[in-house]
Amino acid sequence: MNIGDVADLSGLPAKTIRYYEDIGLVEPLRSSNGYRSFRQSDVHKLAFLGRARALGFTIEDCRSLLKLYADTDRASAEVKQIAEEHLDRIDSKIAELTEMRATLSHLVDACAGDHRPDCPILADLAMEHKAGSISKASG
Amino acid sequence: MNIGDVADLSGLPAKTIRYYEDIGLVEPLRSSNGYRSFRQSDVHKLAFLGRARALGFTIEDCRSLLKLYADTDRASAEVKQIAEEHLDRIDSKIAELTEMRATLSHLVDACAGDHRPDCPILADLAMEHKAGSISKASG
DNA sequence: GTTGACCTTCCAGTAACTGGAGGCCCTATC
DNA sequence: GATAGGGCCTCCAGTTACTGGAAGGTCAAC
Repeated sequence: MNIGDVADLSGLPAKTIRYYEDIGLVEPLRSSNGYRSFRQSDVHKLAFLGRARALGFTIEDCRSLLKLYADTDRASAEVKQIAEEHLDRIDSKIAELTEMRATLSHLVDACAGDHRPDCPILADLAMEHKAGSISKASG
Repeated sequence: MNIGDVADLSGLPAKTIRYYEDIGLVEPLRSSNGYRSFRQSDVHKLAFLGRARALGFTIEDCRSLLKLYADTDRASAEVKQIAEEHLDRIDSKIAELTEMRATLSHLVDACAGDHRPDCPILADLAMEHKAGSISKASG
């Protein structure tokens, strides 16, 4: 199977598949013409990678997960640990974004958004922030 | 004022401040010894940048915001637009992460996390995903 | 034999820094 | 005057996970 077919099957761009080979996540064979030749197992691996990446696992996580997947003697605890750490990272990120969102949406609500120059958003960014941040936004 | 003092005042690492100069966000003067010499206005700008970055604005957003901040003839609508677009990006990101979180937490809950090899997490990553994804996770 | 699609490699760029090497400047102390 | 220590300088490379593009080989069809 050539890279184009695998790209179609796995949903990953050919570029990405080549990149995954570069960093050692897959090792397709080579045809006599130099083209990569993917086996079913390669396609399977790539689909696995695509799903793991879609869940936000890092490439290094993926590498570990693939290793565990290949190891039928693995302990599920190892897999679970990776997933839980990732879950924690996601939670932190969500918390961070949610805070940003709250502040920002206050500011946006407070801004008239008209032709006049007065702008609570800029005012907030410019101010010294001695005490509580958005102060008068009553929302 | 030397870069170290400004770093302390603004909370930004000296490296970051140099970087911001590189990309033209601030233009400190230079002392005769070659050291950067920051004015109050530079410090103010850097603090502004620090807060904008903390709200997740991109560097290019920051550049635009600084420009608007400096322009007393600005329309607040321009500022608001930047903020709203950013808010949308944040919302998309939160939605994406929340979805990941949901799937992942189902999988984590379904995984025994013991010495045995059976693992719903790996099973899910490996499977063909013909229909609905997590299927039997009753949570 | 020539299109045109597909494949190859290699290089550069993305976002926003961060780390480190190699080296100058300044102050204090002996 | 020499030295130790910090702080400052520039420049280069690395981070994450790709993505775009150039230059060129391969293959099937017409």
